[in-house]
Amino acid sequence: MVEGYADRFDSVDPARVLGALSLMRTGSLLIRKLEAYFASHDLSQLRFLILILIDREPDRTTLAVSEIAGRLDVSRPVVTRTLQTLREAGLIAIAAGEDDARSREVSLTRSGESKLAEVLPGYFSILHGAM
Amino acid sequence: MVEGYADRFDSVDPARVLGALSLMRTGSLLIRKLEAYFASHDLSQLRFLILILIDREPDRTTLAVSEIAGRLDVSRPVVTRTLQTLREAGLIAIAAGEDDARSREVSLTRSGESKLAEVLPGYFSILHGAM
DNA sequence: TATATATAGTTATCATGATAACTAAAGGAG
DNA sequence: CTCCTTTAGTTATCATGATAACTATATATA
Repeated sequence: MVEGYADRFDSVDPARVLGALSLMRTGSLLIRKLEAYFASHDLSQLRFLILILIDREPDRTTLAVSEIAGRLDVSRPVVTRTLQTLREAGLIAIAAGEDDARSREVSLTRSGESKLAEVLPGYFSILHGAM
Repeated sequence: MVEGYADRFDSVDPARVLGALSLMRTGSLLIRKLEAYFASHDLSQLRFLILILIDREPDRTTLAVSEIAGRLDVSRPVVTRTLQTLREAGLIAIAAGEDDARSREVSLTRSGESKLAEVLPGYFSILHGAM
C-alpha cells in the first residue's frame, strides 16, 4: 500500500516509511502484551510504573503527586485518579505533606512492595523476550 | 533503574530490556506526533486509517463495517462510532448493503478524498522523518 | 501587611480504546 | 417450512488518556 502512495510523493523512501510503521506496530504489540500481563495481576501499566517509581526513589520513601506526574509524563488528573485506585487496592498510602499543606506524599504499603516483587520478574521477562 | 533491578533477576540482560523500553518509547512518541498532526486536520489516527483503507481497496469503492474492523484490528463498536463521526464530517457515505440487509457499505465522499490528499504528504513526511 | 499571582491537587468533561448484551437478518437442520 | 444458530451492526458501560476550570495554600509585590 505504501509503495502505491510513495510513487505519488517525491522524497518519500518507502523503506523508511515502512520502517516507521513497523516501529509503531512492534511497539504497540509490546505495550498490549504488557497491559495484558498487568491486567492479570490487577494492575495497569501506569499503576505499575507508579509503584516502581516510588520504590526506586533514592533517599526517600515518598513522592508528591506532581513529581509522579512529571516523571512519568502523565497529566496530574490521571495521576490523581490512578492513585485513588491504588489506594483502594491497598497498595499505597497517601499522607498530607509536612512542609506544604497543599501537597500529598505517596508511599508504598507492604502490600504494594509485595505486588511489585510479584510482578517484576514477569515484566522483565516480557521486555527481554520482545528483543 | 533497570540495572538496579536486573542485578536481582537472573537471565535478565539490561541491554535487551533497555532496548525494549526504548522501542516502546520511540513508538509512543511517533504515535503522539501523528495524533497531533491528525488533530490539526480534524482527524485522528483511526479516522485517517479508515479513509485510506477505503481509498486503497482494489476493485471496489466500498467496505463493510466488519471488514474495516478486521483489517485495522479494532473492535466493531469503535468502528461504528468512528464512522458516525466521519459521516457527520461529510467525509464518508454509508449505504445499505445490496445482498445482505444487515451490512452497511462505507464509501468516501469527494470531501473524504480531498481530505486524504490534503493529509497524506504530511503523514509520509512524519513517518519518513522518524527514521 | 494586604493583595495579587503562582502552585498543588481535585473535579468535571471529553475522546477513544475495550467487552457485554442487544436487535435484526441470514443460513442450516430437522 | 419452522426453529435454532450464526453473523452484522449498534447500544450501553467501563477504563484510561487529555484539557479546562475550580479550591486551597503558598509566595511575591505594592
